[in-house]
Amino acid sequence: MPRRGDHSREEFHAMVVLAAEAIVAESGVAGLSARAIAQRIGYSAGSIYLAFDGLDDVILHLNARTLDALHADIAKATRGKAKPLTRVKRAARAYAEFARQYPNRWRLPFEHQLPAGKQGPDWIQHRIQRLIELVIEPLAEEIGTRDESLEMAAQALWSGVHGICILTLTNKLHLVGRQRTEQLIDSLVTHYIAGVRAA
Amino acid sequence: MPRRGDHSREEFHAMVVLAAEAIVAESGVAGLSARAIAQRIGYSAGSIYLAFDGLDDVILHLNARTLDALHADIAKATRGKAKPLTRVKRAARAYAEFARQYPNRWRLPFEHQLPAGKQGPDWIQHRIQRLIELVIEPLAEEIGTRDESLEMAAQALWSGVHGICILTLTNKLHLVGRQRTEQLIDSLVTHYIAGVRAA
DNA sequence: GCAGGTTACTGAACAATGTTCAATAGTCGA
DNA sequence: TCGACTATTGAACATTGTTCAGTAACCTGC
Repeated sequence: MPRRGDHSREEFHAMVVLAAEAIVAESGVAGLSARAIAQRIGYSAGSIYLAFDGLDDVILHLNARTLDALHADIAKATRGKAKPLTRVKRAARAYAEFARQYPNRWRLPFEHQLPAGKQGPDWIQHRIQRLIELVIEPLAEEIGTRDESLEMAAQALWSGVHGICILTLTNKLHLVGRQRTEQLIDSLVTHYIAGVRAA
Repeated sequence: MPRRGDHSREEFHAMVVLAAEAIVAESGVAGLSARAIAQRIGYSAGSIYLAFDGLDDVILHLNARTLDALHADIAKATRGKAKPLTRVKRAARAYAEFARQYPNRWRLPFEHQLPAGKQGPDWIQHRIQRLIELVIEPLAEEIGTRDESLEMAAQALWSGVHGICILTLTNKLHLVGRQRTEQLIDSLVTHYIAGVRAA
């Protein structure tokens, strides 16, 4: 039993989220339980409820971390002075690479369902919005418009890449290995943008 | 308590799947439990395990039904003598419409995770494969090739539409209503195919 | 350094879950 | 009508999220 005051509220909060993240990474969300988290950090399950509203709340914070990490990866990939089309492709590839590397963590923000019609909090929505915005800038340069069709193009592309990631990750398309996934993504990005430019 | 022999094994099997389907439609997979199914059909929870390997097995059969219904809807939409591009668009719209109409049932085949690395059975994989094949025929007519690039185009398009459906269904893109979803899908299909044809 | 108050933390308890299986109670053959 | 058969139950087990009374470690004031 940790002594009282061993960790501040903030420290404890972070410990729980990190432990949850590790469990999800190892065993998926199915392996996540209050007792499993507690055991990992040497506390009792009840303690988690002093810092969180419940397990769903833990998952939301874990998801925020995941989306931040994803954002960092993609931002890094799109930096630099390459051609805008190249930067869009790099963003898409970075997204897929993250999904491939951390499948359990990546799926969670998109599949986790809050009970009975409850919406996720704003700070999750914002983080997803922030992701899409990463692709808007190079895409604007590429297709040369800044009206509403730009936003639609970004959303269509983003969703498309997302779909490819899900279906390849869960083996719903019968193809093999990472190379095919990248080919699909390149095909989608290249041809979609070509189509938009030609319109 | 149903009298012994009230229903044959096959009848009972179907009753369970139908009850599970109704529950998922109403309350999502979170509301699905052995006892809830049992209560709906007037049996005890234990009985389910005489006809199924477990709840996961029930879900697999429910998913098969869902995928069959989805296939029927899309097949219906792509029938007729319209231009191939139109038929591809109709297929995509039918997919989105199914997802919108039966969100809980639609999500399940793609999100349900079997325990610890187990793959879904062949008869689920086949049904998903059969879905993609629906779009291959009109797509072949449209882009005029029948080599491996055709299959890739079909997979890219399919995944893309799937992604749009997920993200709009779960409100991850901040847009409103069905119309926007259809616009996104039309944009993706139209421009992607235009890009492929131009290549 | 001690008394007493505060409170972080625990651990037992509750309801609900999937799953198993001995017991049972309907049904059928003789 | 009796006995065997078996479909079905319902209690039981482990595990889950969640709550909360109790405890024990710390701090404050003397």
